[in-house]
Amino acid sequence: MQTTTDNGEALTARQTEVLDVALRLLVEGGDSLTMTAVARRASCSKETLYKWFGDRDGLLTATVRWQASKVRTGNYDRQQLDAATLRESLEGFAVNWLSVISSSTSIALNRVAVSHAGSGKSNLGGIVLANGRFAIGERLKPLLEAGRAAGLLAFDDAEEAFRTFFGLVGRDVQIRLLLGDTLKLSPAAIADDAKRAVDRFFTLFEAANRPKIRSL
Amino acid sequence: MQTTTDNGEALTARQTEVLDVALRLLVEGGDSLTMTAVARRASCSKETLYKWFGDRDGLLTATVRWQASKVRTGNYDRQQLDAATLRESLEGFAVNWLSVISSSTSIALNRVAVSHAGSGKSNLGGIVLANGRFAIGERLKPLLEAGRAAGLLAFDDAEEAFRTFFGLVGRDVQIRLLLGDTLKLSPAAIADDAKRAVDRFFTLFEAANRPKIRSL
DNA sequence: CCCGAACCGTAACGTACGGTACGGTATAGC
DNA sequence: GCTATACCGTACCGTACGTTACGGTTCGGG
Repeated sequence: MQTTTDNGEALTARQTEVLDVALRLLVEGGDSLTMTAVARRASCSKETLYKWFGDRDGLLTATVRWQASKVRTGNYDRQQLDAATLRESLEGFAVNWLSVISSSTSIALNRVAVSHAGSGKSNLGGIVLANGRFAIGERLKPLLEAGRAAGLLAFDDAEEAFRTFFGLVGRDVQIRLLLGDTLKLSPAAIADDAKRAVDRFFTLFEAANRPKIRSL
Repeated sequence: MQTTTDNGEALTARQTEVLDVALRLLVEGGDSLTMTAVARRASCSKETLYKWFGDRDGLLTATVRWQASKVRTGNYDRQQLDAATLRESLEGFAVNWLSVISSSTSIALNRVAVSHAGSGKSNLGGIVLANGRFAIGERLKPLLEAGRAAGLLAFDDAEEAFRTFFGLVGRDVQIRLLLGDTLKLSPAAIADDAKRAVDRFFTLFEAANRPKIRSL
């Protein structure tokens, strides 16, 4: 079996098995991912690890890409869009995003990526950004623009509107979790937060609420 | 000379000198802060470092606290509050917060704190949270409540309102910077962003805009 | 059946760094 | 002047971990 990612790499089933072990170690505690630990837990030799991934950074990079390839979801391209489906889609995005950033996997991955971004070596931060913040932006902006085309939303710059949506949804959640705050987000709480965020987004960007010319 | 912090520790001038060196090393690159490097750059012996700070974690903790003690600012307690001064104060908070989180010092500190939060050891994440996210919350909430008391703002929960403000101001800035995105925030851009964030906050929470009872 | 490729397990190497020890120097108190 | 304290500089120790090397096993192709 071959699992192909969008990076031109082809991963065998055995290799993805190893990467899942690496992922699990990452979640268990940032620095518990040692080459020896991965080899032992995956029942493979270190020689094989180095053959497949080059060095520790290569393994880390492959692990991050592997996780990214797992959470990638299809783009939304709706044919007809009314207020209800737009709202529903936005809430879907918000729920999904909150679920992702509050998952232990995402937290662990972001932590290691943040650490590496400080050390300059490799580019884990860039990979995480590309598959997180920027990926969701590229998927959401077409929806926002469709909403504008349908006369439901009003904004000048889709990027700007998206960043505001991002802030309304995420608020302080990600930084608190990354810094170790024990913040429990139940599915119900996530649903509530998502709904409230979308409400506020509509308050700010609903076409009817577009700020009128102030004079008169 | 003695610089006292609110932690009961008293730091001599020489000690703060050492901590500034540690801070500089932290900014230069996450893992370049080794005990040997600090000792050499600060022209002090490692023995002294261990005597003063116990171990590496102690030095790191002292460094984080030291930086925190430098950025701490007074609380706002206004006597009379009108719409203009409220807006001005909120913009001040926003500008200050954006300036802090986009500073290289804050980025470096948050990176090391995030790393340590993953490893369980020490409590750098908690310290950074207490002096960042939570400190600003405690300073801002009285202002929001004063705004509500003055009939300028409408919200049920000050914490909730603050978290929304936090999201509107910070958006994706902090996570992007932590992950290594080269995001330049000029003072002018910060001022613009702050103003826009406060505008949106007022759109959401201005007393006149409070959602009326839907029935009728 | 034989060969080579791929892989496992383990041992070994090199190094970087946290932590300790120690000799040398200055300064303060007596 | 004398001793104690605090400190600098450097050498040293132990360890953890990345990386390499190697012997043994399995398996597919000729």
